[in-house]
Amino acid sequence: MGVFDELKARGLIAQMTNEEKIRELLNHGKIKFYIGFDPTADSLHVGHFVQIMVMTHMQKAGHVPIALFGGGTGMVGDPSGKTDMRKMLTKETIDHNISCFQKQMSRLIDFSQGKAIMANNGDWLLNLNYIDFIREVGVHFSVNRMLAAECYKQRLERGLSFFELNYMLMQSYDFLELNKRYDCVMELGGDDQWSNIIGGVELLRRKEGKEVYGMTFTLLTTSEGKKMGKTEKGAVWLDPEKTSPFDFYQYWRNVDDADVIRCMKILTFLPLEEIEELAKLEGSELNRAKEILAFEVTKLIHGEQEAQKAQDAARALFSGGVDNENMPTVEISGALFADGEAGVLDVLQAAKLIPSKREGRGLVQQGGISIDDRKVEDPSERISIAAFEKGYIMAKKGKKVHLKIKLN
RNA sequence: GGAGGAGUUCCCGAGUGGCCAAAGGGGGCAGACUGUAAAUCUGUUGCGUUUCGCUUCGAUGGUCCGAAUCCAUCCUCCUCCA
Repeated sequence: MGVFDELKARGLIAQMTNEEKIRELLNHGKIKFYIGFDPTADSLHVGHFVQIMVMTHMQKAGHVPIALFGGGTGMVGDPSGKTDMRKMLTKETIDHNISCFQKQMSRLIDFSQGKAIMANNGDWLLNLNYIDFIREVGVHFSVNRMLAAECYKQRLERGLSFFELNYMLMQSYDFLELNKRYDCVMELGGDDQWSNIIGGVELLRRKEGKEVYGMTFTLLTTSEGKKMGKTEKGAVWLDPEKTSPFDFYQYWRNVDDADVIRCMKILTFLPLEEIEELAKLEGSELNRAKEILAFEVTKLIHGEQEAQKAQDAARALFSGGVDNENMPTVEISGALFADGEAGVLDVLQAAKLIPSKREGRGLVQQGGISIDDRKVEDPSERISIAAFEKGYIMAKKGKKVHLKIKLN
């Protein structure tokens, strides 16, 4: 199966400029293509991961991915599909974020021997001459058409500054520049990038008379259309310091029934036939599929060893096993136990299992807190230091949040 | 530049002198039911030494026994006009 058909079968492709031509190019040619990443945070998140999967699929088929980092575009911020202007980032933050992105990305994609390329649009955007730029690039853009674009719809109601309107030109110019430098002929991106991608394709046609291509892939959303990879605590990060492998694993372990198969197709390299088999599972059987999904995705990001640890810990916690080697662990100060004992709420707060004692009290009253498998009944209960004889205590909030607490 | 309008707790949004830690909804968290799912129902959702105290309604100052609510100044945003 050609890589185009593979991507399509996995449900990754959303829109493209010229299906026949692109199918031909991807299945039988060897091209260079690019995907842009704006450095809005100091770690990649799950949304980026979809793009990385696509890059990997393409790379395996012999194409050369160019990962373009937004050292220039990050100075502005993409208004597409956003309701508000993004906070402006300083040059220092952007550079720092880019180096974080690069580090993570080089673990996920093979950049050796020209198999993939990293570029930074700051190299050409930051020193542009304003007049030259609007004369050479700006003339090719129609403000009327830009404003009609779906992605600015919300912004036209709430306000769109000229500053941000420039974003599309900058991204389009990137394509032009990458075409010159690397002979890049295709731009990929999330479906929210469609307008920006078209901008680049049209710029190349108008300015250079070249035919280049654009393709977007589906955004990772739940069956209800909500963006995936976001939790109440923020994004699901690829950086283990920001989202631990255990939490990462659990995120996928807990996806909605309706989303498992789609996630598998998009986020793992499991063969489609195997996924189709799993798709036949029903009801509680689906838990098996969820376990596989969680394991596979965690393995891709954090490596097989971490994935195994996360899986062992999860199984132990939820199926009553004994192995708590790999449980999420936190150390708290032994000073709390100066009198030989300490209040439960103080301990839990120190372990960051509860944000405030007030909330902790509420949880205890509803029966949501257990220590060492015994439900805490009274918020004023005290824990004796003797409870730590085995070296730790296990605290549980609700059914899913387990924490091993040690003293230091 | 001119004329109006708005800024409320995580979000939306009610509140126009004491009954306001602030309605309602969303979201979150927890309980029940389950399959570590969804849906549903229930509770909870500023902080604390919790029948009470403290901090909070854009910012700062003021009036008042008492202010999210009134006054002044400032900041930010929106609409219309230019």
